[in-house]
Amino acid sequence: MSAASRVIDLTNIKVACRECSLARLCLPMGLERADMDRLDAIMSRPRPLRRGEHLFRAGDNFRSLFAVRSGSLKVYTPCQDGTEQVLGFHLPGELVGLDAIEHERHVCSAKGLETTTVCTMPYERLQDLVGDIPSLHHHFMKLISKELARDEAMLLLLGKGNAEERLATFLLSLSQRFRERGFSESEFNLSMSRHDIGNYLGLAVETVSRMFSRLQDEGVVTVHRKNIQLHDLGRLRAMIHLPEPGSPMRCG
Amino acid sequence: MSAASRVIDLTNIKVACRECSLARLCLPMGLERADMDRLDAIMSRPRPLRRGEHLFRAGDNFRSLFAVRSGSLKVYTPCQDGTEQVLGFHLPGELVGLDAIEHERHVCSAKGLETTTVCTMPYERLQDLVGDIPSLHHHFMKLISKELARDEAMLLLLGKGNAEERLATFLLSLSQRFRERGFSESEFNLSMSRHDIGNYLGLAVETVSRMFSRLQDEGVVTVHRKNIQLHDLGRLRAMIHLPEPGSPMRCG
DNA sequence: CGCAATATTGACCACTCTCAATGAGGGTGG
DNA sequence: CCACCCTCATTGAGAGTGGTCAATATTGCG
Repeated sequence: MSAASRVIDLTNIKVACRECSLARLCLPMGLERADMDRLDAIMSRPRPLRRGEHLFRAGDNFRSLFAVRSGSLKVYTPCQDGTEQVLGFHLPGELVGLDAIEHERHVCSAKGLETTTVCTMPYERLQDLVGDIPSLHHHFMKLISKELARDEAMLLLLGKGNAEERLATFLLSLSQRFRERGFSESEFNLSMSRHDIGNYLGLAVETVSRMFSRLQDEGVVTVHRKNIQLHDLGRLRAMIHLPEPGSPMRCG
Repeated sequence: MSAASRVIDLTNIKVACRECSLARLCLPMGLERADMDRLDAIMSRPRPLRRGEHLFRAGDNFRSLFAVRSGSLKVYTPCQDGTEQVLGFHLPGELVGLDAIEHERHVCSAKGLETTTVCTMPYERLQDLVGDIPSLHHHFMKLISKELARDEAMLLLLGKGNAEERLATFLLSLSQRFRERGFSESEFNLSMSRHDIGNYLGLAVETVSRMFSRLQDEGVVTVHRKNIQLHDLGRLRAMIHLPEPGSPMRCG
């Protein structure tokens, strides 16, 4: 009970939000503490998303940007034939919904891969705040620019990489993001299914499975269902002849 | 001679810039005429790029955004092995360089596919202007959001589409963009090589060639070197089981 | 406990890549 | 003006990566 009440205690959530999400979003970008507080003030914290629950769906009106606080999200485009294209997985501190600004309508869907909490940032109030805090404009341009660079790295991966390179890149990307968040870079649990991984990487589920098995046979990783252990980050990196995702310089 | 002098006449270029590039960028976004003029005032027009000449290279410091005025650009990531990944082709009215904002450094290169003119928009002065014209913030967020949605449509194409779907989507995208610019939607000249097309679509040059031949055999298009005639847009669209690029709604 | 969903593994096949040869333009220099 | 060269494009043949189909674990959940 005390654990449960701690989860819904607003003060704690507010602190958690600032520490976990806001700080991660804002501090590296050089936003000042006072401005962070003003940004924090316009945010709301809806109840946590359960696994499989949608944060928004393609076609929904765009009202807010979202920052993941805990858990993880899958962002995907639903296709006509009932299938979907996974566009990305979002970890705490990452911003979601930026692609909806153009048409003021979400063009993709976002659902929780596990129990997930987010901060809701009403876009209109964000706009007002930008008028008061000029640096905020550049700040958000940076955030959205980062998404753009991320997608471009993904285009490179899908355009040039084979199955092994795709999976290795995926694992290294997760590893790096977990490390940045203070978790182990060499052991973590996947919150997404093999199906989602394959979909994201443009591969069949079976190919993902086979690649996991091959990497395990080579002693580079140990895979047991969702649990992944990376034994040799160097060898994993060596498998990638493409620039690593998120690396600032991607030229040779 | 009169033709040559017309090209370098600043007044005409200014008019051309406003009409061709600025208006296309700004008017659909709801920017007011007066603000457009202020935006126009901070722009400069460097000399035209020759075919193959770079507008910027990966690693260059980021100073400005660029809007294509005439001609076309190829944006690509140089890879370690000397190859490149083409990320997109940009036609008049399209903005380039947005992915450089995050690191204040260009992460990809842009070169002219033909003689190409651009508007240069110094980012710092743009920042200042955003302080004066609040609506400009939303305006640029929209533009960059559009790029994001474009890249996501491309991820879908590369993740799910076969060679035929990729080429058909590419042709329809060009067709639509030419139509929007007042040119024929059913006949146009490609400014990029087969090699660039294949690279962009994640296909070998030979596959692109074979697909062109197949589409021609089926009577859907006529291809003669750079010249493309689309005889049956409907049939071309029917080849795509994926959402069309740029379509506002991409869910089924 | 049993059903359903997820994951793994194998066999086969198709799409696309690679390699190779030929053909078509476009530019340069004689 | 033509011959030559070089790049680009097309076409064919063979090979390989990854997709599809199918069967069999394994796990999670009601």
